[in-house]
Amino acid sequence: MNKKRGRPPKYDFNEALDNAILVFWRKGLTATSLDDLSEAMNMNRPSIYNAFGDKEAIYRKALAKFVRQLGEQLDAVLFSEPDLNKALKRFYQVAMDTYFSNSEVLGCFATCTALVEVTSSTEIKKDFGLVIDRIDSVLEKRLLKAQQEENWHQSGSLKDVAKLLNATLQSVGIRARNGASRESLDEMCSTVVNLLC
Amino acid sequence: MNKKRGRPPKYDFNEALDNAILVFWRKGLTATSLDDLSEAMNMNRPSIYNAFGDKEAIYRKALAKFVRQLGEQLDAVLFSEPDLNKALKRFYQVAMDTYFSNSEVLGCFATCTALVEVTSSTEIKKDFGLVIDRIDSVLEKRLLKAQQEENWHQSGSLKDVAKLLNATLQSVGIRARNGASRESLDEMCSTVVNLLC
DNA sequence: TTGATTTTGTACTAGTTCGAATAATAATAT
DNA sequence: ATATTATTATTCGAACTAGTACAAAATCAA
Repeated sequence: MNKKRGRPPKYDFNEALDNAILVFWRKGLTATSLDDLSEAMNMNRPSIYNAFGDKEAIYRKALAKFVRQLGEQLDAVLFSEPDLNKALKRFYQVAMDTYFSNSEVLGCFATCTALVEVTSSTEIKKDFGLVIDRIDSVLEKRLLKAQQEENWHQSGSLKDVAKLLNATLQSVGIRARNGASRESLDEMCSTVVNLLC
Repeated sequence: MNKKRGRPPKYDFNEALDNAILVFWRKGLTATSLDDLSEAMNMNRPSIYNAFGDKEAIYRKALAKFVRQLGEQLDAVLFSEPDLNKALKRFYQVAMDTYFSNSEVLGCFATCTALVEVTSSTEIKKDFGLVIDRIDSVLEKRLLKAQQEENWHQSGSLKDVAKLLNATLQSVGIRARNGASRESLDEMCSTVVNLLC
């Protein structure tokens, strides 16, 4: 089954999902209506329902794609630069490129929109928990690498230093959405990184 | 005018507002219906509307009260302890007392529910901006005091170190809502504080 | 008591919500 | 050419939404 049969779809699945991301990113899950999505995705409601499921399912797919895309970039940039200080600074730059990418600055999609839903949906809670863990652990890995290769060492546990770096990332995502200038966030990130290495 | 005239209200204004806080804290602004509020506040819709205004007005009053209450506690604890390290650790403890205070752990009311609304309401955006600034500046003040009185000094600018401490606070509020244990957050805060002083 | 004042509850509106059922359309497989 | 199948658009509906209008009820002041 699932061979190329029947009427081919007018819409492009990935493009529609990208458009859904934009809407959810701005308004969040609850405030986004199916009509909003229908318009943005260039699909009518039944088609959306058929292809993606209900509103929460669309949101979760959108969140997953956002996280995967940004996550891959963050992973890559962390390990492409041998110097820890530089790698971390570029890490934040890559994140901010995304946070500031829209005409209206929207900050971090995950932190800014998933958090409020976490008490109502255990699925979204799990999703968001995985996001946190993913960033924590890749940062910890990078710190471990630095400790082994570069004689860098730190008093606190690597896990907690990683959490501190993640906290900074979260805060950048928050402050960006609330109107902080990119320069002020650049400076904040630099200070944190220089403080640690 | 406004003398004691007419039928006295059945409800208590402050008590009703406290109950509104609880509802908004859990569900956020958009997902909370007036019926939810009506039930929680023990007022019927017309009375709510009369006493508080529309839904956003209720939310903003709730947020303001939450921020005022927690803010006063945070200010106090920061300056009641002469040792910076201890003061900061108590600072986070006070915040976590609030974040973990409900039977269902809800994290930070402001960060977890206001952020998503910021793109739709300039008023809430301003409100939330003031929250960030308030914490930034009280922390900066405390650091300045430490620098003057305790020979504590730091490489980065005080403003940015304060932002780092605020980022940690935000992250605690986020992680708490998402199910992190209090012990793990205790440890994270301790590491950050010990790293800085 | 009388009148003023405020809250309360019922009922209503006008709009929106999500989801589903139905039917029409179009492309492919045989 | 015909049957099959997937996608499309139309339409519906039951439930919910925020907000308001109005009259009854309750209390105070004079």
